[in-house]
Amino acid sequence: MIAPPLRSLVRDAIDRAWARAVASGALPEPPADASRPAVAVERPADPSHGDFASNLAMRLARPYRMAPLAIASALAAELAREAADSPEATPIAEAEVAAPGFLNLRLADHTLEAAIAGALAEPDAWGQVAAIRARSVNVEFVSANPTGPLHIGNARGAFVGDLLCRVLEAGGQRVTREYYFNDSGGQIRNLGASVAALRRGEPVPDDGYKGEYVADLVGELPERVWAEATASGADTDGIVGHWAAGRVREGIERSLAALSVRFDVWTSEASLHDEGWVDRAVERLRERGHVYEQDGAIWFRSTDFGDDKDRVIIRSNGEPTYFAADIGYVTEKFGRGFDHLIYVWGADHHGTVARVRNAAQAMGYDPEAVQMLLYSWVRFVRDGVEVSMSKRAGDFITLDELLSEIGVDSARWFFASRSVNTGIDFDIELAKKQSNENPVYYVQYAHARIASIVRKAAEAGLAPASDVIGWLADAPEAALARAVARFPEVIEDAVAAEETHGITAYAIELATTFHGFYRDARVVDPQAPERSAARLALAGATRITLAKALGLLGISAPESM
RNA sequence: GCGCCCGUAGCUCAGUGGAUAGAGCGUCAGGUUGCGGACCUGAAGGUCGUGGGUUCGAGUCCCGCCGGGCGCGCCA
Repeated sequence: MIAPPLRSLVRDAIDRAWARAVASGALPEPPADASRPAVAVERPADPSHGDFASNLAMRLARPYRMAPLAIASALAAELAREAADSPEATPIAEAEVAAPGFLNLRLADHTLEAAIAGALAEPDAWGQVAAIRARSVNVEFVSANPTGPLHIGNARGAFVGDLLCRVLEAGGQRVTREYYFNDSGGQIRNLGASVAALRRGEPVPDDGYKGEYVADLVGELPERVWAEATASGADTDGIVGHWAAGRVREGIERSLAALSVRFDVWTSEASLHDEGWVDRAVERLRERGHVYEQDGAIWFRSTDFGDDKDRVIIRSNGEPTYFAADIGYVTEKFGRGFDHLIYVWGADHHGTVARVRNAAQAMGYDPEAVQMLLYSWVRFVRDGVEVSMSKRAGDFITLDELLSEIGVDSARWFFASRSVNTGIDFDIELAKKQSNENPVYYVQYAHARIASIVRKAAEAGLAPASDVIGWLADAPEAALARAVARFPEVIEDAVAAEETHGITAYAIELATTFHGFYRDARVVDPQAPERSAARLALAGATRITLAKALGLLGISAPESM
């Protein structure tokens, strides 16, 4: 069973108080129209203001034409009455009014006790939130073409996409993780030409691929493939390139697996053409009157949808553009039954966002069902100088190399703790150096420390209690219980915003609170077995919560470190 | 030129229109004859790029300006 976040319980309590205040005549009938404000509660920055605060009275001042403090007083009186008459029925113990009209609320101990007991009784359900959108989503990310191994320029897309999928799943959505690649065409032929040249003992062509991995491919090139490629009349570059692309793709898959990033579906651009998706999409646009011919090319009249110019979909030489494949892919994805498509793109692709959504709309799909998540670009610098990440020039740092230096958990945390639309300067040397100082270790340390305490307790014959009822009177316990009980709200916010940095910030806060608790409250104490049992229970709930937070980010929660 | 994103502590970054703007790292000063010192306590450090506007209230919303990034192909 999913326990609702405390925030929701508090909101409901205020709603009840409001309704009773109206019924008793203390407050007027609320406005029925849009000027009726929704009850909003927040966690105040200053703990002395209580566990929750609401600005409802200030929002009601204008429609009620009353002083905010008077409204707040009426609401507080009803909240206090409920707390006095039926304390078990309300999450709130105290309600205070503060200028200029805040309603400051303090949670009852039984509310916190119930939350802790819930986490301990059903760890799997702890932190789960009600599905906000029960839809089927396709998330396409990374999608680097198989012309070379993934490099650190692909890292952000991989982690951002993976984290997005995890957050969507936490929100109850069905997610398909998709990788789109092009293993035909000029780039692949070029890769093949580079491999073939080295195989013959010739230098790589000027416009070929120069990375070390090309030489590795030559070493792995089977004689059978080479013989086939060099047979008379054979398309040498194409055949070698096709083999090389497959080989590179296997490597990409391994690299991603090392990042704990998995994909459900790999779709090749060629298959979209071969299976007729592109042709059908163009036809669909034509039927709807959004296509015309000019200068021998076929154009999509995107200006009808607000674009500043129309776009070519079939070139005058008969070849479809990349955009044509995009359009075909949209129909192919929707054809598989998805309710929603998300593209995870680098911000440098923002110019194509409107184009693809316009095409979707032109084909009769809801453009709102086509969403692009743009992440800001990462500038790679070394000694303060920007370095280019060029596969063709062979000047890049592979993802595998980066990971061997800084570790998956550290890298995941790095990207999870930053908003997608802030640009990042990534100094490789600095990243290595700072890896040891990554806050992820601070959080993991708290988890390992609790695991150690539990082991120690077991040696002393102490077991955790199943709840902490009656033990939250003291400050260390109360502070830790409050921090743990907030967890479902953090997940709810992360799901709503489709962001993860709230989770990392919370994890640090919870770890900090635990370390303070550890300092002030001795957990393993055979002289006080009942108190030890309660503190072990609280520590256990903390451990579950830390593991859940880390797990949602794909980060390990070690028992020792 | 047009469009999108960004500008918050020395650095890297948080901050659903709310109260005295926060965290990590770094710097400085302290702390353990007890369960993990990868820990804890404290200090210094901010005209939230800038000028207007909206609001009871603006780091947050709107407009201008300054600075930075990116995009504006019958490339992919």
